[in-house]
Amino acid sequence: MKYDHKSIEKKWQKKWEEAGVFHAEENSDKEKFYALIEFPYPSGQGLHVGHPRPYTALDTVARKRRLQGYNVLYPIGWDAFGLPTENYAIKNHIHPEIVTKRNIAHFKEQIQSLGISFDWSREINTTDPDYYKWTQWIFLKLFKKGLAYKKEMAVNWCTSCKCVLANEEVVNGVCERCGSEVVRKVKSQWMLKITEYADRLIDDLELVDYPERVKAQQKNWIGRSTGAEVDFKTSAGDKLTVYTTRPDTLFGATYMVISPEHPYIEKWSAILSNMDEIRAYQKEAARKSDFERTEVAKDKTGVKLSGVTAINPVNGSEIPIFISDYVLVSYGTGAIMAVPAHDTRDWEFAKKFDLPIIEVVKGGDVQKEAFTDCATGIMVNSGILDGLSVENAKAKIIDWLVENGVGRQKVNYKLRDWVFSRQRYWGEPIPIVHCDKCGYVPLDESELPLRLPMVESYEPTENGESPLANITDWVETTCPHCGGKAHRETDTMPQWAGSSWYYLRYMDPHNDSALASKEALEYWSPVDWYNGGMEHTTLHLLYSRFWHKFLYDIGVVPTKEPYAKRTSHGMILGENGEKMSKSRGNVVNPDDIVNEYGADTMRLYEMFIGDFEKAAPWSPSSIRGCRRFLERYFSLQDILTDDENYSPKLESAFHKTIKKVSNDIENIKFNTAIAALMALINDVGAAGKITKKELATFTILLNPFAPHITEEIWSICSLGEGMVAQQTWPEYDESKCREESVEIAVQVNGKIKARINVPADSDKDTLLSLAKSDERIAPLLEGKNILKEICVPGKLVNIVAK
RNA sequence: GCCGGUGUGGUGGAAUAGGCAGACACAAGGGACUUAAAAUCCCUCGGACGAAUAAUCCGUACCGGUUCAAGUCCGGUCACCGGCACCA
Repeated sequence: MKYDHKSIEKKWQKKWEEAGVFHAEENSDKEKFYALIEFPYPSGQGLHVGHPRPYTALDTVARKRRLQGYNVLYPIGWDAFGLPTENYAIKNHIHPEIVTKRNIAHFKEQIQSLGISFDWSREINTTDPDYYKWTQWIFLKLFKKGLAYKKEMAVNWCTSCKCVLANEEVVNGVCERCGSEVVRKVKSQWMLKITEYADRLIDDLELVDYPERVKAQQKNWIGRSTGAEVDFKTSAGDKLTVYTTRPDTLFGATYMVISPEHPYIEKWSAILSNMDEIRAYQKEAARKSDFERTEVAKDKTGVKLSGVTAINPVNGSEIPIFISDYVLVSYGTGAIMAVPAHDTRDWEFAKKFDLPIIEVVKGGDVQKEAFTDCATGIMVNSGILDGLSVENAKAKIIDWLVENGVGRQKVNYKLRDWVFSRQRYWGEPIPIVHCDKCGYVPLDESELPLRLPMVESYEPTENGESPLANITDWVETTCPHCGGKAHRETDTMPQWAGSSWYYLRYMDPHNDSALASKEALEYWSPVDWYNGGMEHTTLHLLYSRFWHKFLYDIGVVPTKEPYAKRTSHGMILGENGEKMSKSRGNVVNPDDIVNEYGADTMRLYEMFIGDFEKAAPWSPSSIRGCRRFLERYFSLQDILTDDENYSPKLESAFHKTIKKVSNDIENIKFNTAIAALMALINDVGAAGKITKKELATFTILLNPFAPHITEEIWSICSLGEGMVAQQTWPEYDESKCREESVEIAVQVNGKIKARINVPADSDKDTLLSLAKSDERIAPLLEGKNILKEICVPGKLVNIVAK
C-alpha cells in the first residue's frame, strides 16, 4: 500500500478534533503539565519554516506527557496588536481589526495543517476586548500601587514609526523594528517602575531552570553593581555626590566630571565665569543622537568649569570639575570622581586635558595606560589604605566614609524604568483620564474594557501625538473622581503589554470576572516548560517576569516566577546559511513542504535537522531522508506477524530504544531520539519481520514526532483499542537493555589491537584472560612485563606492558 | 573591552560520567532491477600508504599539560557566533 500523506493527515486531524483528545481537562485529579510556546504575531506574510520548530518540539513533549498520563495544557493564541498590522492597514485603507482577523485565519489554517496538539478551545487574542480588559486591569493595579507614573523625560523617538521606543527596543542607536534613526525627544510618558524589581529579577533566577546564557543575559541587562557614593564639598558651598565602584582609589581622584545635563550647572550659573562655553558644549551634546554619541566614543571632549572646584574628602586636596558627555546623566548620580591612573576613560581624558595621574594601586605603569586589575594590586599613596589589597581597601574606605558622614555603600543598576506609552492606534488604550483639578485619575474597574474607538484614520500625527488625540468625542470625558471635565489618555500600550501575562489567561480563558480563577491559577501555575527565542530574553521574558512578580505581590498569582523551565530554540536559516528573509529571497513556506511531503515529514525533519538549541540551515535534500524513513515505517505492515511478544533477537534493541527516546525527548535531544528510531527500523528491516508488539511499541515511540502516520498504522494494523493518542507510553526494563554478548576493544599500551566478543556479564578476570589469550594480543605481550591492567566492563581492556 | 557560547568528514550532525571518534542522515561514487528514467534495493565513503574489507601511521581549530586512556579535564593561543558596551 502506498503512503498517501494527504488523505491520512486530513483524516486524523478531523478525528482528533471530533474526539477533543487534546483539550486540557477541567477539575482533573491527574498531575498537570503546562507546556508553552511564545504565541505568534500574525503577520501578513504567514508562517515560515522557522515557526514550527518550537511548536513541534513542545508538541512532542506534550504528546509524550499525555501518553504518560498527565493532564496537559498546550495552548496557543495571537499576539496581535502592533505596528506592522497598523502600517499595512494605513497603506491599504483597511481597518487593523480586519487585517488582524484575516492574518489570524491564515496562520491558524497553516498551523492546523501541521497537526500540532494545541488546545484550540483556549485560543486567545490580545486585541480582543475581553482579553485586553485584563491587560488594562493590571495597568490600573500598577497605577494604584505607584508603579505606573507619568514623567517628562528625554525618550527614544523613532523618526519613521513616529513613536516612542523602550530602551530595550533601541538596537545600535536605531529602531529595532524598522532600522530608522532614533533621536532623543523630551516627552511626557507613562513609565513602569521595573527598577523596583531589579534585585528580585536577578536573585530569583536561582529559582528557575533557564539556560545559563539566558540567565547571564538578563543579569547583564539589569547590570547590578555594588560601590559607594562619595560627597565632595565644593567651593560653591554645597556638595557634589558621585557614584563609584572603586572607592578604594579615592586618593587617586585628581578631577571630577559631571554630565552636560547635570542640574548643578544651572545652580552654579551665576558663579561660573565660562557659561558661554559651557552652554555651547551642552547644546552640542544634546544635539547628538545616541548613535553619534557612541560613534565618537573614543575621542573625549569636555569643558572645565571655571569658578567652582571640589575638595576630595579623604585628603582635602582641591580638584577641578569638568563637564563631558562620557558621563551619563541617567546612571549613578550623573557625576564621577575621575581616577585616571585606574580607569581607562579617565586616563584618556586626563591625557587629553593634561591632568595629573596619581598611582594608588601598584602593579602597572600608569603613565603608559590605566591599571584596572583589582585582583593583584596593592594600595600605595593612599594614607590609611597603604599596603592593603584592593578588596580590603574597599571595605576600609567605606567604613571611613560612613564614620565621617561623607559617603555610603550603594548599589546601582543599568536597568531603567520601562517607557510604556506609544503614540499609535493599534494598541490597548491606557485607562486613565486627566483632570485639571484631580490630575491623573484611573478609570473605575467596572468601566473596563476601555475599547479602542472605531475610526476612519489612524495615521500617526506629525506632532508626535497619538492618532487617538484627534477623536474629540472620545477624548473628552468626565473625571471619575470629581465629575468635572477631563480628557482621556490618548497614548496606547506597547506590544509587550499583552504578552506579559497571556500565559495566565490560557489557564481560564473565558472567565469574565477575573483574569483567571483562583482554582485555575492554583492548579496550572507555574508554566512547566516554556520555549522561546533568544531575541526575547531582555524584552518579553524580563517584562513578563516583572508583571508576574507584581501580580504575586498583590496576591493574584500563587508563584514567584511564571516559568519553571525555559528552553531556547535555534533559528532555521535559509539554504545559504543566512537568516531567512523576504529580501534575501530564501524563505521556505511550510505549506509547500506539507503539500509535497506531508506534515509528518516536515515535523520529523525539523526535529532531526540538528541540535535544537542551535541555528541550522534548511536542506531540501535532507527532508527526503525523513520521508524515506516514514515510507519504510509505513511498509512495516507488509512484514507484520501476529506475535504478541518481542522477538528474542530484537528485545534488547527495543528496550534500549525506549530508554533512549524517553530520555532524549526530556533533554531536548530530538535529533538523536529520531536517529535511534531510524537505527531500530534498520535492525527490524534486517530481521525481515516485525511482531505486533514491536510495531505497537515503535508506533507509540514515533507518535509524538509523526502523529498522523502512526495513527494510521495503529488503525489499519489493529494494534490496539482507540487511538495512539490514548495509549500508554512504553516502559523499558533496565535489565533487558543489555545484550547477551558485547564487543569490547582490547588495547595494548593504549592502542587498539583487537576487538573481541565476550559474554555481557563477564567479570574482570574473565575479560583479561580472554583478552590476553586472543591470537592477535598474545604475541604482542610475549617477553614483556605487564605493568598495569585496566578493565572497563562492556567497553574495553587496556594492557600496559613493557 | 566585558559576559555567554561554539569550533569534529564533502554537508547536517553523533559520542551518558575520561574508555572503540564519525552513530543517524544528506550528498557523492559504483552495482542490481528497467527498453529507459524515476523510485527502490545492495556496496563504498576522514586522510596517507596500498590490490586489499591486510598491516601501519596520521586525524576532533592551534600549542602545551595531566592520565594506562583526552573530542571530553587543566593552562595558553586563534577564529567565529550571540548579548552588552563611555554604566564610573
